[in-house]
Amino acid sequence: MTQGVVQDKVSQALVGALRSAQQRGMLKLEQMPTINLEAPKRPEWGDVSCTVAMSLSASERRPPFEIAQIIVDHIEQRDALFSRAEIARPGFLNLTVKRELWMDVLREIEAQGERYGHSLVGRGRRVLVEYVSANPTGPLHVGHGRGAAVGQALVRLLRATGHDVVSEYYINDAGRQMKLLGLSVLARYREACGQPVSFPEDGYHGGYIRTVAEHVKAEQGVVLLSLPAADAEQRSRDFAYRELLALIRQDLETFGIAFESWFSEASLLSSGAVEQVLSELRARDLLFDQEGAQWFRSSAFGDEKDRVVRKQEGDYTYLASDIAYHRDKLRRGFDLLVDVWGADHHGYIPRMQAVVQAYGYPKERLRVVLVQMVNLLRGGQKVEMSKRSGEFITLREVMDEVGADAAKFFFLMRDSSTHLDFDLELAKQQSQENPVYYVQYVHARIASLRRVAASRGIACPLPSQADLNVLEDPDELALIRKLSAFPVVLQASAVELEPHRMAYYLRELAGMVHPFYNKHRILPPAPDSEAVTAASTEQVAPSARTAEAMTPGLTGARLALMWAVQQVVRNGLNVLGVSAPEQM
RNA sequence: GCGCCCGUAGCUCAGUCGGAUAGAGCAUCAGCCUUCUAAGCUGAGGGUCGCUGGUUCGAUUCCAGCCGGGCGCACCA
Repeated sequence: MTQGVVQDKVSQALVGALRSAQQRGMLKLEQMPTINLEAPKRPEWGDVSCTVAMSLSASERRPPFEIAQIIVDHIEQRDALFSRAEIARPGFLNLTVKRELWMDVLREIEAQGERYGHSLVGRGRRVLVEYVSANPTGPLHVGHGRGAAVGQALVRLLRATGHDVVSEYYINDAGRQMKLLGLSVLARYREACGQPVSFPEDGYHGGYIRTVAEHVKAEQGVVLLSLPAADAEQRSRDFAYRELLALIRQDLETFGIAFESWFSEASLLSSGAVEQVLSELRARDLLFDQEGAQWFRSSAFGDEKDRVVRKQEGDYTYLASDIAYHRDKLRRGFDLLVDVWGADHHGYIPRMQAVVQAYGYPKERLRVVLVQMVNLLRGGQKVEMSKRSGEFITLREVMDEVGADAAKFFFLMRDSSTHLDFDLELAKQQSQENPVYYVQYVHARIASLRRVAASRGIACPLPSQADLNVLEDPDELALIRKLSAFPVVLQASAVELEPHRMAYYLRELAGMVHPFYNKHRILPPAPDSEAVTAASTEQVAPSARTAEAMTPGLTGARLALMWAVQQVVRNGLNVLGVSAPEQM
């Protein structure tokens, strides 16, 4: 695990200091503490601070301030690493790392390139991320879109941290919902053929059902009218299933998402996997009969009550196939199963964890990421949606209106477990208020900078080719420190399964870059604008950045810095599945 | 009734091994376009971190109880 090139050095130095203090009998250190470094909020607290002295206070039975003093006194080569090492009130270790050392961050970014921020913490760990998994009974709506964005980001985050990841879509192509789909389409089909029909109760009312029915009619004519009801229903269902699943795939493709694996629920029933799993459970007394139904003894694993897996009428419940599905996933040898679910399914978690435990795995083997509802707004006004009447906003509509990038970024901006207000007007606005553009624009702006430089014949050195020692401004160092935090953010984002952390980081970074750009020059003033400035009256107050003397060396170093910024923004957006445009 | 999630600035939200004077965006107000993209920037105001106790050097963070909001509690998925 790396906390960044500079932070790692600081960590090592502190561990070294602790060890040497221990050897000289200054500290007992029954357990070597983990060195936790943080970026202090105030500049006078240095670059990096550490609270280890305070956490040792209890076990050492000494005031934290003394411990901090001992640590500082035992840092080897203190002057080579730090320009300042101070102790603050309770026992904070406030360290200021030598400026030259921070430049290693830029060289590290160059050396790692697209892999900067990536790590190997997940090495050897196989993870299955199952997400979207919407019923193939209609087009994807916004809520699915959020789940899709979250799932994809998780897949990318986990890969970036060295996990071996498979993405999978579980197709609920069995059961009652599919039956209703067939009945709904058949009803619309009969309608289209001029037959008066009563629409099935709980059927799907969306307009797309009519479209599917039209397609059935166009392809098969009126033959369904003369088929036995069960056959007509079967044909309608199969047709609708294929068409709607294809539609879902298309929507996902447009959204920039492709699954490696599509897993069919029906296949679990037809292969006998469901029956087999249930008999396995019965053999272990985890399945019992009661009131004519079959029950899974989930209460044995912490669920609040037992659950029906086979109804009185003989049909399997959704849980039955879900047991078989998760059994299958576990059997495929994954070290971790990540399920992305709508938050309204949260009551289902203990049940699935019971399944995992029933098969002898710790319940942590399954981690469920809940995705809360999306509130669509348009200019602050709520867009009403009602799934019952079929009047919901589709992912397709949102993508058409604001684009896939903006939609994804908005979906990922907040903790997925909280309600999200998604303002369509804001998302398509090309202005600073729109966080997507604000972040993407950093990337585009730096690209633009380099285009201008090229057109003027100014070289754009990489960090290793530039003399970075001229980067002395506090704003430059602040940017570099922010870049140095990227690996930690990426890792935390992945480990906690919380992509919104990365989105926040990128917005913060953008919030430093744009002001920097405005305050400081990077390229020298263009020859013609210089002439104009010289010709204009001298009473124009020079702004901070025109006052800065631009030398070729400084331009080169700042271009190298911007190159690194751009790389980090690109890596961050990439992990969220959002594009990094060269031009906007 | 039981369970899960949430309650932080006017609004939307960060803050996850407990740390220093609690942050960001938007909105509001006051400014900035002869400039490398104003698709941008500068500054200001704004808070009893739902309430009450507990744990300790220290609590927005952990624990208990209460108040308020959401969701779940199917032989639906």
